[in-house]
Amino acid sequence: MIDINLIRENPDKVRKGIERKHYDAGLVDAFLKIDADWRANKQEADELRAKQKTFGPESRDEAKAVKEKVAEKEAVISGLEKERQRVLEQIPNIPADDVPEGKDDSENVVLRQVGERPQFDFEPKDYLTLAGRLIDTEQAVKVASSRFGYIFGDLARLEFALVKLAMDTLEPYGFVPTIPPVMVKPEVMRGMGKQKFLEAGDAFYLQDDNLYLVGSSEHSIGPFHMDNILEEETLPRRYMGFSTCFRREAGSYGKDTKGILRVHQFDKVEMFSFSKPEDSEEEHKFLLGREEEMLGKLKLPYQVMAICTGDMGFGDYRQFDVETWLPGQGKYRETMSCSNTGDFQSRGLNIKYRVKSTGELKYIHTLNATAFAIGRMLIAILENYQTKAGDVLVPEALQAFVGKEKLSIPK
RNA sequence: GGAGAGGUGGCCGAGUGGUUGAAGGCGACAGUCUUGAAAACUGUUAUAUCCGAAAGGGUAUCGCGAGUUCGAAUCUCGCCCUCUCCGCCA
Repeated sequence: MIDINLIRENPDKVRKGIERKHYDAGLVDAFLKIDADWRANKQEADELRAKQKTFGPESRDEAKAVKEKVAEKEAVISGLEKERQRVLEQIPNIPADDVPEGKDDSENVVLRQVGERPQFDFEPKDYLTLAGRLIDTEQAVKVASSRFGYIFGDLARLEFALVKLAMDTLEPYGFVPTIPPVMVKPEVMRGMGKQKFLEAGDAFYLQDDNLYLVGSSEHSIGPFHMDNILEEETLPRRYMGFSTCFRREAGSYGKDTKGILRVHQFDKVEMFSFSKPEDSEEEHKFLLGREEEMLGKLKLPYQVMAICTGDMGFGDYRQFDVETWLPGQGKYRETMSCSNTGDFQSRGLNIKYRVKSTGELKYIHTLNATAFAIGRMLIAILENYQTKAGDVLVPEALQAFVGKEKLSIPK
């Protein structure tokens, strides 16, 4: 949630910021109008209540009259608050000044390309061909529906190897491994600034229980500290969460319909940091660094993208994506994302920290980053580690965990 | 699923209609003392919001929501959650 006071004191900055993200700047004026109305009514109600409190048992009639007026005012105020909240939730976080301008993903900026693309003296195959019976989406359609898949054998093994690699890599940096809930309450999703995700119908909703399935463990790790006050000296707090993620992929009809690149259910290891505001840009680079470190360990070629204003997330202050080279497709595809949401989420969830020197309470900054979106890493490994014979080698960094140097692929 | 108990400030815990934002304790912070620390003593110590340049002042908050009352942490109703026992169960 955006800072109310920022809109009040610096509406132009907010207008400009949300316009850069291609949202309607009229939201700011709608907010200001309701807010002014709210303040006026609030003032009157407070004065009436102060008066009401001065009455004793001897002035019942007068007290009753005042009480009725207070009740009327309160009804007005509560209506305005709901309306104001509704508008506020439509306002995205404003981007950092130096985020590249752009309308959509075509205008993201390549920051760097790292790693050698594998040179094949043959036509590289796509991952589905390579995986053979290790990936089965046909039976999955019968059992579940489209956009689901079965992953078998050594690919399943590879998944757990990737989890182990992520844990071994990240724990020394202080990331606490966690397995968070995969269902969260609606107010938690809203607090996390995920209203766009909900509105788009992208979240699976369990009506009987009034719970959403998470689209990422970000959605349940972030709120772990909701309503908490953290001590400055414990920051940054870093978590690495493993969870299954659920997404409807609404609005992606016809896109990546085959295979497991875009599915309703996948597993992911996620990094999440709670940071002091003054350190969050640095922490953001640190998380990006960990993503690059892990791709480096897997010797996978990738490029780092600065996401432009039109493509970045609703709650993001700054976003990087990492795209991994997929020889079977002949292009880089997004495998990781890395966002600094500033205090946007901590306002929505009421997460603060105590400044040691002054005792002051301030909103914390939250950051999230993919460690491994496992399905997509499987794809990247299959395509990058293929041989002329149609075999797939196991990346060196995973061999100890998988227990072999080459995948067994039943034909 | 059945039965019972309970939800008060950072934590523990008192408080059944009238300056109670809330006793007491712990913790934290500051000071005295000490070479330093500990102990002891003294003091400070909720949050949000509105008005205000500030000083300061108003209002709200004792799980959430409604109600009774001039007045509610305290009474009534609904909801949520937690705990204990029994049952079922990975």
